[in-house]
Amino acid sequence: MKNYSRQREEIIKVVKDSYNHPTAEDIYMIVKSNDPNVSRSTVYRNLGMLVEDNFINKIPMQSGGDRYDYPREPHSHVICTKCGRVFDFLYDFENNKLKETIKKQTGVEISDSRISIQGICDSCKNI
Amino acid sequence: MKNYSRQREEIIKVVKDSYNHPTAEDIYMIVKSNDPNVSRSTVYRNLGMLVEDNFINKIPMQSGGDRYDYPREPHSHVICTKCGRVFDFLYDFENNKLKETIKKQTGVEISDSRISIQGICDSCKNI
DNA sequence: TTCCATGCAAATCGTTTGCATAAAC
DNA sequence: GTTTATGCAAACGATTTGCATGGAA
Repeated sequence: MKNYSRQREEIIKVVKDSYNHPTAEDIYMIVKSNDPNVSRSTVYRNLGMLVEDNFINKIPMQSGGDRYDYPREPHSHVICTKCGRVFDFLYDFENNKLKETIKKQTGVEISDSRISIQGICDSCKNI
Repeated sequence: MKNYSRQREEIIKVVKDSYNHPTAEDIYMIVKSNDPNVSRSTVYRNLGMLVEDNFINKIPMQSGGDRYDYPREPHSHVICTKCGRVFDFLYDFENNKLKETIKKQTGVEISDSRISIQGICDSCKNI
């Protein structure tokens, strides 16, 4: 992220103001609404940079586009496997113990403990 | 999964005999090696059915093709975000407490507690 | 002989890339 | 004036789909 750009500024603002884990397409549409010439690639490119620099988080999805999240207080995500909705939740995963266990068993170092869990949400269950 | 087919039989066998979380493409190549006429769609279609019926597990990946896993003893996965390798590990997530917490906070019911964690593996760290 | 599964090719979806132009520094 | 970012369109990888054909019950 070397040079400033109006587009990047706007993309950051949109992610910051979103509380519903928008997709790249969602973000593109919002940015486009007050800057009609913006291109999808610019949005993708900037989201990529911002994730790379840990400025925002990417929530990889098993279906549909990946979601983006502005890091407020640390939290984990549950994803409904039926409708794809993403929910935030708070839970103490005893990170040290978990970290240690994983490191010992696999050699993998989990830096930020990005944990995603899958289940069925309430509205999907009641259909 | 209504009618038997030679291809499905073979696909199941390949997944059962794989201990390295193969992709659909991997499975396709192996099946193809002793049944050259098999088609990719048949592999995808059958893997889909088998996952749907909880006969095998799908590990959704953030990049590269999704992986498949024959359910032996229950375990969780860590995925290296650099090389994409998938590692198995065992950890007691105190499922009841975790389940309850998630249910209370989000309304999501986690049936099988599919948990995936991301980190950096040993060989990627040492590069 | 009806239904289901297959093989093929084309279509789809989310994302990335090459390239010429425009903006930042 | 030299980078770096943009916009466009085309390419991409993984997966899905439509459709005619072949195999299972």
